[in-house]
Amino acid sequence: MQDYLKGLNEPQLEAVTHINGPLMIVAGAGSGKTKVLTTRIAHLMAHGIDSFNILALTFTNKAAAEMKERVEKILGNTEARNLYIGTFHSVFARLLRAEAHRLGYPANFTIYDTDDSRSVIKTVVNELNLDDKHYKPNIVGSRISAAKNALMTPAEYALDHFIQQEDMRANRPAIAQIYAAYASRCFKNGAMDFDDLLLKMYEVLKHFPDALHKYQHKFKYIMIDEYQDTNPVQYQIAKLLAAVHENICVVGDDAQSIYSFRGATIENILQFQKDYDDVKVVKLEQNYRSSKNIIHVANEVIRNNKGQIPKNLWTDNAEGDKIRLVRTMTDNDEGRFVADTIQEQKLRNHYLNRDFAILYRTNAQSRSFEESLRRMGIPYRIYGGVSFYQRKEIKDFLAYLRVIINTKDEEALKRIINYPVRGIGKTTIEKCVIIANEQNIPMFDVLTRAAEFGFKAGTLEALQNFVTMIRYFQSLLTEKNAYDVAVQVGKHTNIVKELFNDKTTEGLARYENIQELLNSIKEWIESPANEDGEVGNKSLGAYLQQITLLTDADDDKENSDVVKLMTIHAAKGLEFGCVFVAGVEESLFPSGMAINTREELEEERRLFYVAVTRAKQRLWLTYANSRYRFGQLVQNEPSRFIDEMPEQYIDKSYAGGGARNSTGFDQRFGGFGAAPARKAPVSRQPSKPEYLPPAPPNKVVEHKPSIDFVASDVSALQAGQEVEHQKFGFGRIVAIEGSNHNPIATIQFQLNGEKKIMLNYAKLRIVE
DNA sequence: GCTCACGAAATTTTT
DNA sequence: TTTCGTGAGC
Repeated sequence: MQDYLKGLNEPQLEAVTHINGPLMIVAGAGSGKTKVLTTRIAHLMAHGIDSFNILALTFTNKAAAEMKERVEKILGNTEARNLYIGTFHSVFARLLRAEAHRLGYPANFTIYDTDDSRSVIKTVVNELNLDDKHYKPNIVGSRISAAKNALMTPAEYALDHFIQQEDMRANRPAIAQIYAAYASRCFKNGAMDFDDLLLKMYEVLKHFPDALHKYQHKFKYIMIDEYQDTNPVQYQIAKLLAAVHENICVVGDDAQSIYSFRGATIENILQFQKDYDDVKVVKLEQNYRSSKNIIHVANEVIRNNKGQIPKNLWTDNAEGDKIRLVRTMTDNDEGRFVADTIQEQKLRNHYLNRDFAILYRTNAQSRSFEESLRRMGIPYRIYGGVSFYQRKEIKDFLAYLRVIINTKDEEALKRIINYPVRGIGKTTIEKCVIIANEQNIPMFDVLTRAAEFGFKAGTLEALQNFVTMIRYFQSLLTEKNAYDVAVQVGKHTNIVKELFNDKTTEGLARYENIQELLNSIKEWIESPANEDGEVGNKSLGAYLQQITLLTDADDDKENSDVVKLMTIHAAKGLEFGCVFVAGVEESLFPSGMAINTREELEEERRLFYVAVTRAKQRLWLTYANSRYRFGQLVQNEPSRFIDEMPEQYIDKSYAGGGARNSTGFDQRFGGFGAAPARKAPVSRQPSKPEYLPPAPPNKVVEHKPSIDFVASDVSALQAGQEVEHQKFGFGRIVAIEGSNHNPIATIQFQLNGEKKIMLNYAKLRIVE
């Protein structure tokens, strides 16, 4: 047996060694799904399948990167770089660069993120003389998105009886019209939104048999991760691509389907067996992640859902602690409880910051945790706020690059035409837009031909100067790389200088962000492969396309020792030693927006299932009697999901109803009936995604070495190992750097923070 | 064309 | 409570 097959359990082995024909892997939470996927890819290659013929699709860049890395590790060579591993969006964006011309798009089409897309909708709504208060971009946008994900064209949308009735009932009859206008505007701008990356890929395959043939024979082996989250477009694409060879392997867990609001249909996984003859089904039911108590609770709660794929998740792990249910008076008390408990657990059970995650239903809940953690000096990072690339100054700067690459990109053009100020005012811009619409030409062409349209001399000059500048940047493209062009943009437009001279705090931050952006472009240029593995294409166009598909979860500083705060959605696929699920209250979790139908409620329950199964050893569920929402105090009942958990796995001693004790809990957290403790008005710091407490002073918290302290041989020391230092105490290796002769370990000590230790001199005892 | 002040809306989840 | 957009005024 090959080495890489060792250590797989029986169903895992079965899945990995199935080579030809359709395969469905039902992978319970924590059942080694990624291991199976990556090992299977390695196995395919070991059996002579060319890496160029394998396609693996995921939902997040992170999952894709991890997969690629692990395959590379198993194989021990660079063959893995030829694999097509990436998110649906990034892989299709890459293919569309080569194919979009068939549909009339430029190869350098722009990718609109949600903000861009909403902004186009707003423009279009106004141009149609509709009220954008009533036709809110978000509402309209999600209708359009749903239509696209269901493969519905504007014409079909307008003719669909059910849809039209829905829109009439909501008093928004013009959405069909807006959809049509939006689609043609995006096309005119040479731009695709996120949904288009899927939809246009589908159209290419559907309408161009030679393209379909090409990719069917290129991707002889297809794997799809998180199949329960695929939507109809993704489903159809997969079906088309797999039609010839039928070597399609899907992996998923119907119990973790949590993206129906984004068009995902759980039916795809439930029906997979009917789509192909002779589907092999493998169930991975052994959980390697969590304690017995956690698994039991998760199983019991999810049982309340109907129509699942039958499965029995079990574990050999220890029974573990009971799940702790905690009730507090207010959301602030909830924050304080969590921060206190983290501190206590760190001391008592030797956890590091990074072993903790605080999970919540909505991003807005992060505030109370931020405040308490900061007050306790516990470093944390919030995932899923505004991504770096969505910040205004970054988007403004990128807009230049976008226009240089694609002058038809009107969204970008409007951002920069008068930034920095160059005397092209609102009136002029409006006039340009109107002319562009009348003549049906791109707005940039109005600028280049400004002389024809009777602008005043001063305005005309300003417009022409702008065009000249853009043309100059474009002329650099042939000989300069993306970074050099970006630097020129920063210089020539005066953006960098202007921000540099702005000495306010925000100005300083903006300046730093631009510098960071430039650095990241440079880094990208120098990296061997792009995110999705496209080697060699370092053009500015390629850079822009992949940048739009990045989220802030992707630039993960995996090694930093911080508590992680994120929504449950963002936590899918991750695991932590200790998990707090916060705000387990009716109307918050399950969300008040999602309790109107059985389907919605079941999705909330699956979300709860996902939350619970993130925990390895310890799990807390917290809820507050009252919390601030819209600045108003509201009272919530405990979540119905709490009632669905069997008592025997729950420790309710902090939940109010049970025996109360003398731990001081009541005083600290308000207990029953106490007036909601309004905290003294703390000067509110701007919410930053990351907080690192000031470096601890050089004062060392004394550590008494263990009685059996013997220095270990540290020559094979690796990141992740736990060690004891005679003076600094217990800690975990973060990284080993330095040369072979003089290795330096970065160690995160529990009591003394992060230190760099020279291994040639220090005496360390390896604990694990 | 920019700044300030006021009022209204916001909170479900995201590639 | 905070953020965002609008409109008046400079």
